Amino acid sequence: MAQDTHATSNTTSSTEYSISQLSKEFEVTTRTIRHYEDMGLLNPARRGQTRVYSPADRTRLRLILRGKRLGLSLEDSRDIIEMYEPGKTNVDQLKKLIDAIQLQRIKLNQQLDDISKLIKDLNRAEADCIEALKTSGKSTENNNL
Amino acid sequence: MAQDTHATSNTTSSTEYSISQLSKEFEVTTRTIRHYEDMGLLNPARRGQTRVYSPADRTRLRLILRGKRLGLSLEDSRDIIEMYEPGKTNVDQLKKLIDAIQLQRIKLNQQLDDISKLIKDLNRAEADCIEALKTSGKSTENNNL
DNA sequence: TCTAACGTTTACGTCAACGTAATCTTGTGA
DNA sequence: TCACAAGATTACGTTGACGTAAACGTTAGA
Repeated sequence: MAQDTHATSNTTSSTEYSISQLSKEFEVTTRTIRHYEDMGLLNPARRGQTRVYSPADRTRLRLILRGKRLGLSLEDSRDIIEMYEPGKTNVDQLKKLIDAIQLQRIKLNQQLDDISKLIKDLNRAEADCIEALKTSGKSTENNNL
Repeated sequence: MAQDTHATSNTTSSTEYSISQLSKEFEVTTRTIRHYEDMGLLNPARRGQTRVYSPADRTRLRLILRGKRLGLSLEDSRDIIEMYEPGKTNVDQLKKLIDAIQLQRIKLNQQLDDISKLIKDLNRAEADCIEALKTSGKSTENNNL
């Protein structure tokens, strides 16, 4: 990590991140990160008007992007992330939360099932390909358009 | 399956499906199914101008919806589905296909990893909830906002 | 015969998730 | 001092994946 040729002087400690740092680390645009804030998924501190991201903010971003890879909407991700927060210590809220967690788990299990099936399909497809390659090595009679 | 109170006379054999049959079975609108056709993911036969879906078409639709649950774009799904088709028996095509299959497998493994992490997170969140519930049962001093 | 249920095409509308300017402020090294 | 890189705000544009409405053709049962 000795890249300081023209670096933006690391005034800040290692427990904060600028928007461009996160942008590079997670390979998303700054616009995207700001968009997540607009949608209420992030809420970084400010130094003047500049956004200052904490490790917790960074974690949230990681979770958002994980959710994205899983095909969740930003709203879904926001809901899930809020499950981790110990803010609302109300009995009713907690019970609702547990229900929501159950629901998410069901969806995830469905997804696991989908993926394992897809992987099996891919394995079969690959096997077919390899078989076809062998065959085409021995004869060229398989060139039916 | 004895629902024939006002049925659309089953003239057709059980190896074909109308668009509304598929629509009901998979709980999507007919518009959606036609949209998949517009995007080149389906290509049903026609009787006159009416679409007639084969079991193979039905399978493709199932695959499309599975891909959708996994967060794939229609284009991705189309690519994957084409992997299963033994149409293009060309050596170069086959090699490309195997590479593509590898790529997909990598993405799926990533997704598996994401999901297992998410499930662990949810488990922890749930445990925290339950713990909080116990605590709040013994004292009400936890109602901080 | 006629209408109700299904089917078709065509085309504009919508919503989420950003992309893409344009314009402005601020800190920093040459 | 001054240019420039990074950050900010505002606002319109775009893309994918359908929704929704209009307008029309076909077929079967009352």
